[in-house]
Amino acid sequence: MNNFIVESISSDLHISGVKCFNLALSLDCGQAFRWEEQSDGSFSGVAFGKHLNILQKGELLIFKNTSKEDFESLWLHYFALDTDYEEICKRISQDSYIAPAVEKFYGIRVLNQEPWETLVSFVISQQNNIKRIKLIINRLCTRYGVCIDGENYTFPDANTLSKLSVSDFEELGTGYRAKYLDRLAKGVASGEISLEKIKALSLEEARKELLKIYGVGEKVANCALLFGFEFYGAFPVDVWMKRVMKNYPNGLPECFSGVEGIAQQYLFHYQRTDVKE
DNA sequence: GTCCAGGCATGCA
DNA sequence: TGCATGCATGGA
Repeated sequence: MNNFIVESISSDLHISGVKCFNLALSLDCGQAFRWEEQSDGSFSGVAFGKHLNILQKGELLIFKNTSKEDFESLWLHYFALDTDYEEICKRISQDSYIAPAVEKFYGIRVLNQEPWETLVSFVISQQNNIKRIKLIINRLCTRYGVCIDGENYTFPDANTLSKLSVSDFEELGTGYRAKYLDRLAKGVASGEISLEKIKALSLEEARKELLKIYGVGEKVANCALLFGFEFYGAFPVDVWMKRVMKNYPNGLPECFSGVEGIAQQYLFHYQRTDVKE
């Protein structure tokens, strides 16, 4: 289970005894696009309008300049430290194809990101590569987010983006997705699309609602559901996962039930890094 | 130069 | 309902 210890040391927060957690893999496996590795091996990013620097040393996590309150109300859940990943990994590893993927990339966690940021990010992600997705999102935040501390920017909210034009989005390099982003921002800002309501629905109902959004298809909907709406049963299939699916001609194994999306993250990374054999 | 990337909307059968 | 096609951009 999660028997970690939380200690304040000067202005930092040290979390020790963290099992089944790999920070670098979790932040760099194509689910989040705003974390950058620093020269000391730590990662810096922004979520919930706050800048965070975090460093992992084995089973120790160091949250720089972080209060216990912020850890408990924000980061604990964001990094899924309230979920028993040891148990999940053990369970899905009953499947012989995923077992080496889980072993090789042990500690990848599905983050609990914010719905709006996740939905926008994955609309941008379509027919795009991870490096360029990060570049575009970085431009979006620098240009339209709020500067927190002189160098870090928040992810711009729907209200702010609803005031832009299609060509403003095009200038960010979003290409043909600009019109999708324009309509999405206006829809959420006007209340026509309610992400809170969608989050409260069942997986199937939530997916149905997301699919109504212009520019959101099966793949983007599933990514948003998994990474931003906490539906761990959502199972995104992209070009990489299509290759993986050849190994499951009869559908997904029973041991993935309820955490198909978490299993997917291991399979996706395994396939993408191409380290088999 | 060509191919590809965490796809989707559209038109047509 | 299912399939072919066009679509922006930049790195390999």
